[in-house]
Amino acid sequence: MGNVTIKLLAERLNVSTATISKALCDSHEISEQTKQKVLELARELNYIPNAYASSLRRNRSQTIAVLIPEVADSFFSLALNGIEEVALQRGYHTLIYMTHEKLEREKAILKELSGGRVDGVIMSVTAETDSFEHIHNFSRQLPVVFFDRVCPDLNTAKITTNDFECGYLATKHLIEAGCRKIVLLAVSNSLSIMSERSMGFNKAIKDFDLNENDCRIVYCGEDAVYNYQLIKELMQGTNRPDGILATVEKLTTEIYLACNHLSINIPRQVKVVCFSNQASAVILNPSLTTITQPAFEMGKTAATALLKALKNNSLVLAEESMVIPSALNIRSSTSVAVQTY
Amino acid sequence: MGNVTIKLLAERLNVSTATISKALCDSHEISEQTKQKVLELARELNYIPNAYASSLRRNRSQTIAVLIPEVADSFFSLALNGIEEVALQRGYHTLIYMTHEKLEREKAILKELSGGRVDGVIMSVTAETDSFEHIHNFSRQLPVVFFDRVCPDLNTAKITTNDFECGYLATKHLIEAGCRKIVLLAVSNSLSIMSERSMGFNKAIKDFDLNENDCRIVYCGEDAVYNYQLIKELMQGTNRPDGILATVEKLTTEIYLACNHLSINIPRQVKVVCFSNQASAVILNPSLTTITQPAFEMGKTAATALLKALKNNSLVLAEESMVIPSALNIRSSTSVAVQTY
DNA sequence: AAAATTTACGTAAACGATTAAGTTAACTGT
DNA sequence: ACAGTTAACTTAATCGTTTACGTAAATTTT
Repeated sequence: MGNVTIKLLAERLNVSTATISKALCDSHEISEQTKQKVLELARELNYIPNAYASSLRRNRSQTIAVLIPEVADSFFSLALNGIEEVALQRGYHTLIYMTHEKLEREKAILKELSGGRVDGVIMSVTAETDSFEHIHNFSRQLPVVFFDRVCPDLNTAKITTNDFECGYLATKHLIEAGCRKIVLLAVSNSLSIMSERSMGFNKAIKDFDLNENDCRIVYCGEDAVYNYQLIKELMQGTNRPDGILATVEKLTTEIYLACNHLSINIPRQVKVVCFSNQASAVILNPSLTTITQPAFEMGKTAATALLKALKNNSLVLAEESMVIPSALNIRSSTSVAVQTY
Repeated sequence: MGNVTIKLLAERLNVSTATISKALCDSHEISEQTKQKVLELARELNYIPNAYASSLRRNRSQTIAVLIPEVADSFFSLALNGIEEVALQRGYHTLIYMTHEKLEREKAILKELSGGRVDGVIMSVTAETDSFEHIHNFSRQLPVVFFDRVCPDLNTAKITTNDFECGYLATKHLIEAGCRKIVLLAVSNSLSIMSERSMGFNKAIKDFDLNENDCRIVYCGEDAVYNYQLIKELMQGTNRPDGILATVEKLTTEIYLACNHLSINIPRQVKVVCFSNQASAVILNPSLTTITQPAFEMGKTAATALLKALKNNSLVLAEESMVIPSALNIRSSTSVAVQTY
């Protein structure tokens, strides 16, 4: 559609395309006069640089990719928000890919991206990701920053939260609230965050001398109905827990529904803590005690680290790793005295 | 870093780059033998096409952009999910931009995108968008599909839900539950969805002969604290409403908190309906009556419409417009008999 | 068997921007 | 005044693919 290019500007002003190009990026080789003229004409004709021509030539796409398991989760939504904010502000574009917890998707996406479509990647691995060769290979070509769910044996920036401590703290909180039979609900045994949280959980169980047979880890799945059944069975079993520590936000609904259906009172009969960033935690009945992760901050930090590396043309940026602490928000779902709100 | 390109493949096989290129896209001009050889070598050397070279040459980026106000909202999250699903499946990439309800951002992003970075755009306008010239101009260059918040006077595909009816239905439901003083909480007076919902609201008020002075529209803002105060004042005012219809999900928290703080019982003293896709609606206290929009479906439909247009090189695709109905989920926040769950 | 067509390639010019290297002309210092 | 420098450009190659067009051999047609 006869787009206005650098060539057209050059013809109109009787200069070379080189001059236009340099004028547009404010090169010192160009006089102020010509710069003015170029800028003016560019504005007049509404010149917009062709991103692909530029990317091809400079081998820089000004684009980053974000790989997350899903977006229908407050944590990832907020993190994406943080990432996009920093990226846009620095003139970068953000490609979004959802792996839906499928390792195959992760592999396929990374492979395609290594063609040069992006300058770098920010990712949180899938729950299935138990081998890391594909990520290793990829990271030799392009900078990768991990957030939350990291790839352990890779020497790059990892933006995480204090999962171990939170696992410990949440468990300790449950114990101090009187729980003796605590179940940790997990979703994967390969995820870094899961093992961290579990280790914190286990340590608390030991430190406080709880019966290790009463305190176990139960693995949930991706399907809400399945999880609902699982939790119901758990709560109907012979050794019913009096404390639940859920490691993913989406289990909240299933826990509340299951307990409600079985007429098990939270927090009287079972106390609940959830790793969750849901705004609605505060208006649940009872309001939910949560570990809230600094999702937005983590996203911003990850993006900042990546863009810094891009600026410096460096691949490895392990020193940019950061642990941003989460917060334990104590609410009614773990209160000792019975109350509704 | 010495990437493997078509040129390299050509040298290795002693053919021209044209042959490689054609072989890779399975052209009939190339013999099966050579195709095999090319494919094999490509796999062996892990050839990945350079997206930008291809985009530049073909003037096609295989990329779409999604402009949404925010992602920390169940509706937009789910819609994005649907869009990305369709896009990925068809080999398209998805750029995400959040406007944060700022018209200026919307303008700036669209301007940059018109440089050719994407083949088309799927968007939901900001709450500030009250003039549409920038969108008009843009849509002359690239295909645009709207979802949810549409640009009224533009002849293109619009994927919406039955906002008018839902406004009517929700209001009717409140009236039938006994409400006589209903307030609609809005966030903008320019948004298509808001006017649709308000019109439905107003029609129901008229149809059922409610006092129009007792039933009004109150405009909320972007700030949660401000909204909380606003709702508290509303509930403390002389003419306290006995029914609230909230048009955006995020107001739920403020409504519940305000009522809780003022010890106003939902649903006994005030009944609440919310346009919301939050999964937690069902576990709130009381569980929340919602209008849930078919967010994921809308996203998928919007993406499908756009990709269809891209295939046909068409700009206008008004005939792809679609209205996918929302559902009214009646729960305890509007029940006549008092109950907690 | 000559002409026409098809098959299977190769040549080279794009796409639009960037940039190393070259070219003037003007200016600087001694 | 003359070598050396600087300012302000231009030329042309380049990024990696795609594709219109050219071509030679093989095949088919008549």
